[in-house]
Amino acid sequence: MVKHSTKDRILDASEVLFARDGSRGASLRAITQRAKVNLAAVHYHFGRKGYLLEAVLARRLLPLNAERIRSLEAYQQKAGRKKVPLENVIEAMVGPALRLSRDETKGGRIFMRLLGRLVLEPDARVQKLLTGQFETVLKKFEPALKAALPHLEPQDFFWRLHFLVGSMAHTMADSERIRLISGGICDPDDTEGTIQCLVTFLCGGLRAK
Amino acid sequence: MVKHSTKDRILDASEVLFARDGSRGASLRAITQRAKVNLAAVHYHFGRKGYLLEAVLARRLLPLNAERIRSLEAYQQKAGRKKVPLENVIEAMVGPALRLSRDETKGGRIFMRLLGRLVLEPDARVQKLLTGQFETVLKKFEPALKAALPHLEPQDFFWRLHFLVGSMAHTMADSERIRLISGGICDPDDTEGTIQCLVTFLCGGLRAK
DNA sequence: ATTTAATTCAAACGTTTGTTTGAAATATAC
DNA sequence: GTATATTTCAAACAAACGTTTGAATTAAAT
Repeated sequence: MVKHSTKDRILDASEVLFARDGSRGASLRAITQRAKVNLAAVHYHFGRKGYLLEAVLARRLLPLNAERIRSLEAYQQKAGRKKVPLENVIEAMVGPALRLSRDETKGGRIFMRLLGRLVLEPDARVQKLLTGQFETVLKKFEPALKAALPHLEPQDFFWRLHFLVGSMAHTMADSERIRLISGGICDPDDTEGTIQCLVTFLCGGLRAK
Repeated sequence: MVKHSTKDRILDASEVLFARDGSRGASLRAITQRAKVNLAAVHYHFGRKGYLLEAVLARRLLPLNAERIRSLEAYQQKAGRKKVPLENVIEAMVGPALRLSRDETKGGRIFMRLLGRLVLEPDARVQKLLTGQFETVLKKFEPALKAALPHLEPQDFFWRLHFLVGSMAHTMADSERIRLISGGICDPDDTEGTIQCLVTFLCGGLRAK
């Protein structure tokens, strides 16, 4: 039994309650109660509720995006002088995210639901953090993507990237609905199967003429 | 100058503020102030804050889904005995939604942002309303979709439907981000262009082998 | 014109919210 | 072991919240 620090216990509880009740709906009292921590500890360690939310985000998001870039670079090394196949670029983009979204030891489903909710929240600081992270990733992926899709005009390129993000985000954020609407045929817990299915779909859409 | 009823003014103001600040973040005081209406009018006309939210949703959602089904039926009539082309099925699905999302006289962007936020909110009554509406539409579209995609196994079929919903929802809910990440190359205000681009992408993904 | 119903209004209700405070407790350094 | 940070704690703060109330006003019906 590992003992978690006060800070970590607050982060864990916040992640769950922010995801379930929203950043406004989750009260600091509910969070500190769940974390078995004094109410004032939040302000001692994080200063404000808003800073706590940012800390919850950053804890998962920074490693995730680092992993995406690492994965792309591995594929690039493997390809050598040749260009990286589209399937690999897409896998490097959505694979790490989807694996994280199914890894319960790292927040998993819960964090992804939170992320999905925050994307549409107009909080300026959260937006800055999210788009900043996204742009970092995009900068790294854009050349490889364009190389793998040489026939696409710039306009179509960005639109399809946008659609890709939508499919990916929806799949990460809402993992149980698919079980429901498919009548149990689809299993969101089959992480690698889901990834393969998503990669196939996305490559098909990206390559459409 | 048309005079709007108190009820409509409350609905209009709620739509804007629920979308901007979330269902919890938008206060009845802010809503009634924007609607130039007394605070108690909300409870007189809608009973509770939660019922107001449902009314805001239903006002746009019911006509939207009726229009989707009408559009599909028009394509079916046009096809006669032959099966409806995939492009037409998808257009009937995403076209009306995207046109609504760009029609500012009917809430447009604002309503879609609200819808996007509510999808991940666990409020039981809202969820029931949303999934109920979605299932109504799905029931109508499923046969036509399956007919247009006869080679797809059931598992892939539902997964790709899921991806489709993600792309569509993301495109409807977040119309300005694409302008930003594309550096102004993509114009979300070009509704029909966006629809065509989305339909092409989705058909490509759905048909991928 | 009088009665009845529908609607609007200002004021107040009890809760819950994020945040602050200053003392108590604990860990760290010398 | 004493001194010095660091961390925890219970209690309180004002502000904002959804909701209720009962009287005032307006509209509809007779």
